[in-house]
Amino acid sequence: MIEIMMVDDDQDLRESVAEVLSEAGFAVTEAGRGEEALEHLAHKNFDLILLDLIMPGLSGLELMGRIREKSPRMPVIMITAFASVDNAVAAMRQGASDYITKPFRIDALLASVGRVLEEARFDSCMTSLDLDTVLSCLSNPLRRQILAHVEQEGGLRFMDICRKLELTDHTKMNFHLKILKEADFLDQDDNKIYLLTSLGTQVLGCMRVLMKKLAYSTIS
Amino acid sequence: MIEIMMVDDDQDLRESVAEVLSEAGFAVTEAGRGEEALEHLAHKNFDLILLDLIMPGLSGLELMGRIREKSPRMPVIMITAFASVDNAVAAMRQGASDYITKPFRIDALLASVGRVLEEARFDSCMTSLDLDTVLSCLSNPLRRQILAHVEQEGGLRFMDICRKLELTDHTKMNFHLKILKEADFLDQDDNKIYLLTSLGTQVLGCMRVLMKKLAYSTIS
DNA sequence: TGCTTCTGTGAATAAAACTTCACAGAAGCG
DNA sequence: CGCTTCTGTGAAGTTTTATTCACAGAAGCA
Repeated sequence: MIEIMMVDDDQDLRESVAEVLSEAGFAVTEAGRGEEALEHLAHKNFDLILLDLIMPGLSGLELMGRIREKSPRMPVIMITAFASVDNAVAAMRQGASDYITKPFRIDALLASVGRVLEEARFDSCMTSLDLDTVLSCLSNPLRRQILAHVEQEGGLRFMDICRKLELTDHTKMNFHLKILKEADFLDQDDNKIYLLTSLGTQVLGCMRVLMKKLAYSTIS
Repeated sequence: MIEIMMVDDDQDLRESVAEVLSEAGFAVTEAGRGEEALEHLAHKNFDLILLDLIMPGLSGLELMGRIREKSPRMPVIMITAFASVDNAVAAMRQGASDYITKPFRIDALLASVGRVLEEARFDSCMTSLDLDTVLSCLSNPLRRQILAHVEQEGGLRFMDICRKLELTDHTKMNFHLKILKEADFLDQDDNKIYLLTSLGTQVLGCMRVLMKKLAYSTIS
């Protein structure tokens, strides 16, 4: 069950959003104040936090700072009645995953929640995924480039990949392609075109998230 | 000399900004269209790009996408006449470093440029943020265990770690500790106790997310 | 058909990562 | 002090990973 916390001082809004999210299959915890939110955070693990920017007591931005201390990578969607560009930029700079202005359509909120959770998500069919294989496979920059190019082009033939990476020695390429195939990141279709497997796609997604998190960690 | 590219279809604005930046000691390259900007990018390395959001031909967002393909970490400041929250959020989600609305005060622009460059400088001096190092460091299960134990105990001495991992050969441990130290995941305090650095903590956090999702997927 | 490019394999070699060994100063303790 | 444990270094050796080389069938094309 995915755990979401909704922090807003407006009780009506809070409850109606909580209801919609519950209907959508999420477990929702409500908080009317920043201090209350921190309290919840200490006792429970959340997958996503919805945060009102302007609240009495701790403001949304301040609260986000506190959340970042404890959970630097917690996905946060910022919500506000005042659609200020400065606020939006400040929130995003602090690492908010998205920014929504009131009044908002409930489907827009759900879309945002879905997208953010998707970004934060590391796959659901990773049963074959053993950490050693994945990490050692990804630890080679050439292989990462191969994956990136194949993803970007949606599918490439052997020689296309060689040329893209400006690799004259095709056997070297073959060596790495073999590893990627054995790790089940890549596969070939009937026309011998190399395609990402679903695992490959998901792992690439993870990588992107990792890079983003790492980049974020330097700023904070 | 710091290289900045200014991309804007408004020639007057472009030139006046270029002049100000030149006076401030930057080397400025101008581009009136997205295609031209890509051309410049192919032949020169920039430290920062100023990008008009709305231009004929390639839009600022599209152009940023193209820039990201080639230079995923390139700092980009987005500039626009239309102060829309949606645009701002979209730009920041795509990884813009800052977002400025026209008309802007020139000192505000300079402030933004200075701040973004500062962030980028900090970023590039964190060598261990390099994905190669991080991933190859993590690809060794023993090193992951070391990190996990140090985090769990909040700090351990050399022999503590050896015993925890039931490693009789201490030089082997030393080898891996050295790598972790060089990658800036671990450090030693005055009492020679090994502690996680902030980077180490962050990276472990990422790992935990990965493991959690793994466990999640096996259950469901 | 003959020629070229594409795709691939397996063995040999080089390079990197890892482990083990030999040794040594520092710290603690009787 | 003498003895032991802790912490560490550097070099030698082993294993794993990566690259290069030699060769070959399949596909495309003049």
